[in-house]
Amino acid sequence: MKAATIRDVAERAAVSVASVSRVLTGAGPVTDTTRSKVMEAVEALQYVPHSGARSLSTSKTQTIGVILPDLYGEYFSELIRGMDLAARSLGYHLIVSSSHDDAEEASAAIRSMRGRVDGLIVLSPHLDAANLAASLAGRLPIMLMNGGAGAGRPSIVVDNHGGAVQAVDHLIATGRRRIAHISGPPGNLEAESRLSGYLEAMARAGLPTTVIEGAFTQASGHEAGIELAHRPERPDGIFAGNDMMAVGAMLALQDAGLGVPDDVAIVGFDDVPIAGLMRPGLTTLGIRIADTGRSALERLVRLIKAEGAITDTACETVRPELVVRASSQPARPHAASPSTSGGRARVPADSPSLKGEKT
Amino acid sequence: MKAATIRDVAERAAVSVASVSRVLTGAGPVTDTTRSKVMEAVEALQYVPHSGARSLSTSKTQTIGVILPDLYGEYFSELIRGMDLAARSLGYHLIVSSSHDDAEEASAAIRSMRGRVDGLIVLSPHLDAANLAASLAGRLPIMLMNGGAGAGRPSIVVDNHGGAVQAVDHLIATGRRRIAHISGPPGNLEAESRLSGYLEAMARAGLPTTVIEGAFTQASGHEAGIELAHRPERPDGIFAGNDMMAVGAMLALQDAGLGVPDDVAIVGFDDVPIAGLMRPGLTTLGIRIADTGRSALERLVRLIKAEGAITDTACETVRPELVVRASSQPARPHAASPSTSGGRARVPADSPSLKGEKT
DNA sequence: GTGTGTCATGTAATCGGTTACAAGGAATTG
DNA sequence: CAATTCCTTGTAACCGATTACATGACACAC
Repeated sequence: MKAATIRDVAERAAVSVASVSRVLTGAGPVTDTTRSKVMEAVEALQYVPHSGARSLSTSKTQTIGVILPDLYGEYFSELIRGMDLAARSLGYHLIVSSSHDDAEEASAAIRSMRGRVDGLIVLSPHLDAANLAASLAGRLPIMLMNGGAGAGRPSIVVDNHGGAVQAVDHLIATGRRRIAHISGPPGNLEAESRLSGYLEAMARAGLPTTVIEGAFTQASGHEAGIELAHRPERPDGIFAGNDMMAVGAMLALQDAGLGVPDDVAIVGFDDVPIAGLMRPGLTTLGIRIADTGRSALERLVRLIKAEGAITDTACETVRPELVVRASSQPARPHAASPSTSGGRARVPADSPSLKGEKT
Repeated sequence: MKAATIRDVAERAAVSVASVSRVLTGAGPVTDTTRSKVMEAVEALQYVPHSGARSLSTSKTQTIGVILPDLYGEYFSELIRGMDLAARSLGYHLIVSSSHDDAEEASAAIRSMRGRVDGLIVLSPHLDAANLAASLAGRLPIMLMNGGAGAGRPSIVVDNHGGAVQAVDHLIATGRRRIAHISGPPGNLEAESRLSGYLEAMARAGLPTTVIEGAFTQASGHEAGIELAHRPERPDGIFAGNDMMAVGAMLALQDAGLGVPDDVAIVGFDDVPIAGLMRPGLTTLGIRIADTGRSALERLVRLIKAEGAITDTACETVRPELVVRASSQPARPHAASPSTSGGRARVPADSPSLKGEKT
C-alpha cells in the first residue's frame, strides 16, 4: 500500500487537488462543506503531505539546521531544548549536527545542509569556522552564536568579558588576592574573552595574574587544580573558564586536602545544572541557556520570514548573572593559614534546597 | 541570484541533465571527461542538489527522526551524540523533537515527521505512546527505545529489571538491610521494571520493602530523601530509580545531617556524568549511552535499506554494569548507630581521580 | 564495407505538491 | 429579468531532481 497523495484525497473527497491544497495550507477561500469533505478524506486515508514535494514548489523546508561544536553535555542539551520548544511552536523542525571539532568538519556539515534547511544556527567557537559559515551559506539566513564579534551578521553572544570581570571582582570582594585563572582552549573565542576579562579586572585591582590553560573539559580542570594545589604560591581564589573545569578543579583541590572555599574559593561560568549540585555549591555566572536558544531560533525565523527585507545585523548580548553559592564564601579567619595536611574543611550549609533548580 | 539548478549545471558543462545527475549520484556510467566537466561546473556555480526535489523522485529523505520525552539532561545529550555520529558516517541527517510529556504530544510529533524522514527512533516511556507510534508510523521503519517489551517490533531496551536486582544485591552485600526504593513515575515502563527488580531482589532476600514514588527528577529525589530521613524506621540503603533522583536524595540526606554512605548507602541508575562528580561518588548502574544511541541508529538504517525485506523484530538488550563508587561503601562499625544530630560524616576518599571520566 | 554489439549520452516522463489563471455559479442590483 | 459582481472551484503549468528508454557513436569482426 503506497502512501496516499493529494490526488487520492481529491478523488475521494470529489473535489480538485487545488481545493485540497487550499484546505491543507489554509490559504485561499473554501466553503465549509468542501473543507469538511476534504478533512474527512484526509482522515480516512491517513494522508500526510509529502514534505519534499511541498518544499519543491514553495522552496521552503520549514526546517532549521543547528551546527554544534564537539563540546557536549548539559550546556548543549539545554540549548537544544530551548530551540526545539521555540521551533515546534513556530512550525519548524530542527536538524542537528554535533561534534564538529574543527572548522573543516563544521563547514562540511553546513554544506550538507544546504538546500535542506531554511536557515542555520551556528555555534562554532572557531573563528574561521564562523567565516566559512558565512561564505558557504550563501544566501541562507544564519544566526551566529560563536561567542565572537558578530562582524555585521545577526548574532547572539554572551558577555564573556563582562562576566569574567564580575567573577574576579566578586572573588576580590570576598578577600581573595592570589587569584588564578584556568582558561579555555586557545583559539576559542569565548575562552579568549573570559581570559581578557580576568586580565583586565586583575590589572585594575593591581593584582598579579596566573593563567593555566585548560580545554573546557572537566579532566583539564582537574589537572589544572592539581597543578595549582602544589604551587608554592598557592592561589586563594580560582576563576575557571567554565563550570566543568571549575568542577574538575574543585575535586582536585579537595582530593589534595584543601578546603573549598576556606582555602581556595572557586568561581565557574555557565551555571550548568551540576553547579548547584556540587558540595560546596559552585558560584558561577548564570546564563539562561534554554532562553537564549529560544531567542536565537525566534530571531532566525523572523529573519527567514523577512526574506532579506530587514537588515537585522544586531549582535544581541546576553549578560550573565553572578550566582553566588558556597564555593566562594569569604574565607573564615581561622582558616586563613592553610593547613596543608588537614582534612576536608566543613563548609557552610548550602542554600537550603534545590527545589527550584532545573533538573 | 537564485540558487543554481541541475539544468544550469548541465548547460554550463555542455552536457545533459542526466549526465550531471549520473555524476552526482554516482549511478550509471560516465566518461572521465564528462565527469570533470560536470564537477567543474558544480564548483563554479556552487551547486547543491535540492534535497526536496531529490526526495520527491527517489522517495528517500536521508533523514531520521528522533522523538524524545520531556526528560532532558545529560542522558539525552549523550544519546543524541552517539546517534549523530553514526548518522553522519552513514550519510543521514537527524531531526530531533524533544520534550514530549505525554502520548498526545509525542504522537503529534510523529505525525509531523511523516513524509519527512525515512525512519524513526522513538524514546517514549509511555506505553500508549509506543502503541500510537506503531500505528501512526504506518510503514515507516521504527526503532523503539521505550524501555518496555518490544512487542515484536525492533527495539533496544535496557535490562532495567536485572540492573535493579544488581543494585539491591550490592546493597545487601555491603550489609544493608532496610533498603528503600525511590521509584520513577507510574506509567513509565523503565520505572516499573526497575521497581519490579527491586521488589524481586528484596523478596528473594526476605527483606521488607519501602517504596516512595518519585518522578525521575532531581527535585523529586530530594523530597523523597527528606521524607526517608525523617522516617522512624530510617533506611540504611536507598536504591533510586535513576541518578538524578539519587543525587537529589543524597543532598537531602546530607543536608539533614546524615552521612553517606555511613548512615545511608545510595545507588542510582544510568551513570550520567554527574554521578562521578558527586562527593561521595555515586554508585550506579552504567549504560554506555552514546554507544546505545549509535547502535540504535545503525540498526534502523539497516532496516531502512532492507525495505521490509528483513524481519528484524529482535529486542536487543543492553545490560547495565554496576559502577561502584563511594556512596555505597560498607558502613563502618562505629557508624552503625546513626547519630541523628551529628554533622556530615567524613567519607572515605573517593576513587583517586576523574581523568578517565567523560566530560 | 557492412553488420553487430557495447557503452556513453540525451530526451522526456515522473514524483507530489502549490498556485496563477480561467471558468462557473450564486447573489445582488438596476 | 438581465447585467454585474463576487466568490468558490477546477485546470494545468510549474518547482528540480531521477531514470527508463531511445539514440548515436565507435570499435571490432566478418
